[in-house]
Amino acid sequence: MKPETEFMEGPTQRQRDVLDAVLRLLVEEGDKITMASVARRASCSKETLYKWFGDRDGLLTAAVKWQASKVRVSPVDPRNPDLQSLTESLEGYARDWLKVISSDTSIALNRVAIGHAGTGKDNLGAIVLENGRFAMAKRLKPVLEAGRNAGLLCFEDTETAFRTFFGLVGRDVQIRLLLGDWPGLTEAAIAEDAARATRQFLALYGVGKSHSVKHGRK
Amino acid sequence: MKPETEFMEGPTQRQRDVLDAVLRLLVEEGDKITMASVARRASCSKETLYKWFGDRDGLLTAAVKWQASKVRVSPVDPRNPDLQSLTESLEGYARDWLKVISSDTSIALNRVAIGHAGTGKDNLGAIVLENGRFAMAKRLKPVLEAGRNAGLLCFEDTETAFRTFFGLVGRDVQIRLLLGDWPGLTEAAIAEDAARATRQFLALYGVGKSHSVKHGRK
DNA sequence: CAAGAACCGTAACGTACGGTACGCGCACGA
DNA sequence: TCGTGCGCGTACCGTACGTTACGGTTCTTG
Repeated sequence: MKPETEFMEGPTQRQRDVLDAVLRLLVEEGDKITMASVARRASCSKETLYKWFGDRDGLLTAAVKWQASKVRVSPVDPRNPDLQSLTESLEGYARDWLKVISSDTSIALNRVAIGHAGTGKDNLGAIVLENGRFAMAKRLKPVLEAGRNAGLLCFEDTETAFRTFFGLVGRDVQIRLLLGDWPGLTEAAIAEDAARATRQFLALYGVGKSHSVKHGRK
Repeated sequence: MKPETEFMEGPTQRQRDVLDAVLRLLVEEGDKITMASVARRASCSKETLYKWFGDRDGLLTAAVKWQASKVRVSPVDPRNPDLQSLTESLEGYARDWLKVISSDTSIALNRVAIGHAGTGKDNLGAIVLENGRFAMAKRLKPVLEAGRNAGLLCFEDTETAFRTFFGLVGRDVQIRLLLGDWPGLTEAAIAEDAARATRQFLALYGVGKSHSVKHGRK
């Protein structure tokens, strides 16, 4: 079930190559990839796969973690932002997020994680969530709170504010992509969506000159 | 691949019972349900399953369509709403939607549809999308436009306005549920979320007394 | 009631795939 | 130079499951 050493220092170069092959196959064939197809594509033997990753689930888990470790982005945290830099930060995060969720790899990974979420056999769903939605929250919350400290934003609960931003950015995009629909997210469309979401978020939570919108609980 | 008659008048009572059994099994076991387990649960023979539904995919497709046909809801369309009734309509739709996407059946169905979306073998994804996200749009758009005609809302593109509402209502709920997370949607939480989403939507698109927020394109 | 269809339960078949075993080549250290 | 070990390729095994076939039972219809 488990390899002797759960490579505590990260996978070796060769292992990383194998995991990249898994990711590519996942994009092409989805969850119906077979151990044999992985071995063929990665030019390694099945025995090696089992020695390194334990079993099929271990291989999938390792691939998901490997992908997660690749997408770490720069955690910029503007200390004392003005409205301009806050807006740019939010737009940047929104663009990054839309780019991620519309990428082939993310779609494929989310699909297999969702497929496995029903079985309870592994925790792929938790891993994807941790490195997707929750990682984004961790990155963004300091920005939101900095904006509040600077008197630019007004909210009580950071989590609620973040989730609102998340909804304004993502809308129906992710579910449509996962279900095979194609919302057509070009670079330009992403930029426009990010700008719109940021504008709407600031309209709701911004302490602007012309308006202040209530949004406390009932 | 296809049964002789694609039951043009809808499934018979017995067939509906079988499909209900499929739905129940889908909730319990996800996509790993077997033809044998369905036959056992539904007390029918495998031969009958193949005669009625062609093959495994046909059975799954029929089950998804059957579920879709069950959730048709009342298409209320307030003709000349005031702010009060518009708010209530929006909140009602939001509550319905949250209730649907957090139901066991919806989660299970979305999971199998997403799992199949990678393969291109069938169009489960399209069916789910058509009866989920797109059906909601079709129901809600007349309400939004009635609100605009009554001078309560202001937007250019109905689709864009709808997607904003969709995002404000759903936020991260659906993806978290699909990935096995449990946001804890009680009846009360749903009501509160629906109210908050409606409030935020009206803040963005409402022609209220105290403010008018710009949201046109750049 | 008789004849035939529909359907149930189960056995059987073929295949795909996860997992294992083994032989060979190649690199590296003594 | 000779082990020694890692990893590639491949053959093999067991099982699960989709699909088909068949005998027996119940339901419909004339």
